[in-house]
Amino acid sequence: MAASKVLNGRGENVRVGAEAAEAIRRAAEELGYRPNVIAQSLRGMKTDTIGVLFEHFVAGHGMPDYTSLLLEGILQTAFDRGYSVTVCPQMSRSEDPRQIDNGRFDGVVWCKVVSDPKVIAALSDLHIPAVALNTPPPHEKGNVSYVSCDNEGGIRQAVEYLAGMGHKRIGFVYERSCIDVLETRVRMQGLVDTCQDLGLESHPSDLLGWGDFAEEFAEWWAATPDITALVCRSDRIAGGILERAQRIGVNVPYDLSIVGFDSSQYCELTKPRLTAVYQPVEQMAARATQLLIDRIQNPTQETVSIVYPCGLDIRDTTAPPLSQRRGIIL
Amino acid sequence: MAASKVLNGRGENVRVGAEAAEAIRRAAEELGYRPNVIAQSLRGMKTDTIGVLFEHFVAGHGMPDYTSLLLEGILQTAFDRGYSVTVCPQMSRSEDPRQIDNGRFDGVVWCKVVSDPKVIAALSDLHIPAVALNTPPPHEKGNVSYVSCDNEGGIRQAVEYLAGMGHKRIGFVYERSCIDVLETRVRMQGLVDTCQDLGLESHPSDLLGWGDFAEEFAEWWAATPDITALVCRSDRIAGGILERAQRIGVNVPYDLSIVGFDSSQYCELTKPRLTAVYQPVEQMAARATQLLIDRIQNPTQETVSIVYPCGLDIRDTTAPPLSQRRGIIL
DNA sequence: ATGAAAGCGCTAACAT
DNA sequence: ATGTTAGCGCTTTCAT
Repeated sequence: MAASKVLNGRGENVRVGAEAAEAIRRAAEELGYRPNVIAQSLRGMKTDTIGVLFEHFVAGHGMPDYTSLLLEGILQTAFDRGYSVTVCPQMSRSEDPRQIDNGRFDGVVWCKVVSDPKVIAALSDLHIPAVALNTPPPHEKGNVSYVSCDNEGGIRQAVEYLAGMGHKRIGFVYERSCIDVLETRVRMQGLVDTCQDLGLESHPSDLLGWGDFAEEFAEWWAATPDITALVCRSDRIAGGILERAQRIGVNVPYDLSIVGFDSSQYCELTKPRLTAVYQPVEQMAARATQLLIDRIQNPTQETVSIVYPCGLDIRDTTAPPLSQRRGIIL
Repeated sequence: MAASKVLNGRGENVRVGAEAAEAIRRAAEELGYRPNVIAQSLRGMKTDTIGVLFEHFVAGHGMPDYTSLLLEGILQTAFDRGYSVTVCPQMSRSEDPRQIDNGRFDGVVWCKVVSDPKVIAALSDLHIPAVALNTPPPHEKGNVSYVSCDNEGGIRQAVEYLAGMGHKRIGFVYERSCIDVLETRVRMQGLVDTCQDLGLESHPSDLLGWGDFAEEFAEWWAATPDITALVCRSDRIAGGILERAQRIGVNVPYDLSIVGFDSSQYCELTKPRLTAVYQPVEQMAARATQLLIDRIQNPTQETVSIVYPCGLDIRDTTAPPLSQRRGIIL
């Protein structure tokens, strides 16, 4: 009716007289009328809301900077285009697409997809557009767009840089809780492959899945004299290890080189500043959201896979293995 | 109908035969049926979703740790109780309650409310339960619950501590963009009041609203020889000032003491570690969310105001004003 | 145990 | 320029 036109601007060919319009407005004001978007959504078959699914979102105490940038990229882009963003509770038990794909979202950004086949299946069973963020694209991509960074290339740069400085054996550290995240696996494999290509020693035991890495680091350090550099799955791990290393008297970078991943602002705060593989997190998140909304608004659009190149931000936690402490001299 | 019962568990006195149920399930599977929560919401007059409104959410580049903790507290609690969380685009232009109070949320957490009377009015005009988080409670509280920390007491502790060490004149630094946030004003006033109570000099020009504080700090430092300590509105500002101070050769804490606010993990990362007023951000956020959901589920419940006490986490950026550089000796 | 009806609040389309 | 109708997908209530 006319009210819809006056109050919500709907109705193409509805004309309303000036005094009628005014009456409507006054009545609405008096009654404390609020348009109901739920009804609008039901009617219009769209919600102008996108869902964000996050594996391990609530894992740490105080989200790492990485998550902040990710969210910021998503929120900024979504808001600019008039979409709200809902962060979902269906974290790990999200195997059931019904929990997500139930009409409340026009599309979904799925972050850090785990390698559980159920989850992968759920992802491609979705009836709404979806984009997987920070998830390496699979071979058959189905109805989903992928935005990720060149994890393997990033790790390769780090390893080559370390190897070039004389490191002979390099470890990889990840949060034990993230072992199922595809990204983790790809980075880990990247390290193994690069070591192999460069002719460096590499043992399965050099892939370190730590729960409380501060705790486990000390033990590991005492037990493993020949690893002189650690590449970490995130800046936060790297920072945690750095702190603990210093506390037990390890001289970073000379006793041990440390490389983070993401190269967030966090890396500038530590002393010494953290060398890290860089990925344009916020930009990637923004692009993913763009792609999603584009496809929401034009469903015929094809899905795509975008891989952003990584860089290596060399700061102060990497150096040739100079220390004699571990019996290695450049 | 029977389908509703079988698939969504609704319908109190609906009985369905076993073979019929099975047939329904099979059909649903084949058709790729998904229940539509929007329709459920419309019907049930609830959405199981709470909105989070954030002034200045997307302000910085990489949200401060404070925001992370806040979100984590909200998300965790909401998820535990079966609610989704939507972060809203209506940041600053949120004066219009229609934008929020339009049926899509069962309740709202409104963070860091600004002192604009329009916003305050919008807040209390809401037709749904709301809780203001990190917002000092007003005298007449209307239909809104308030959860905040004892900003004034926190600042008081910091100032008393500094004064006790011999500081005679203490500045307060805040982000210029946050001048309208009530919290900012209360903290600022707390500093002024405490200085007065202690008989310390205090000028309006000691309240420093900086845009690019790294930039403005250097200028200020050169021009203002008699301030020996800065209390900051956030850890991030404090960290920014610390970094810049060190870069231009200021010896923290001896030339200048710095106190942050929040005492997030960030404070442990800087060198030297930041002294800061502590507030239990995550706990406060969780409690706010609790209160909100309680009131959603039982609307007769009264609104309350909860004020958490602050602490002072003394770390390494505060000391007596020892430096002779500024002509002050303890 | 199953079927039918009504309505949550809204809006596109057609009728006046 | 204004009224009417129908239906988005669901669930509560009442009738079979």
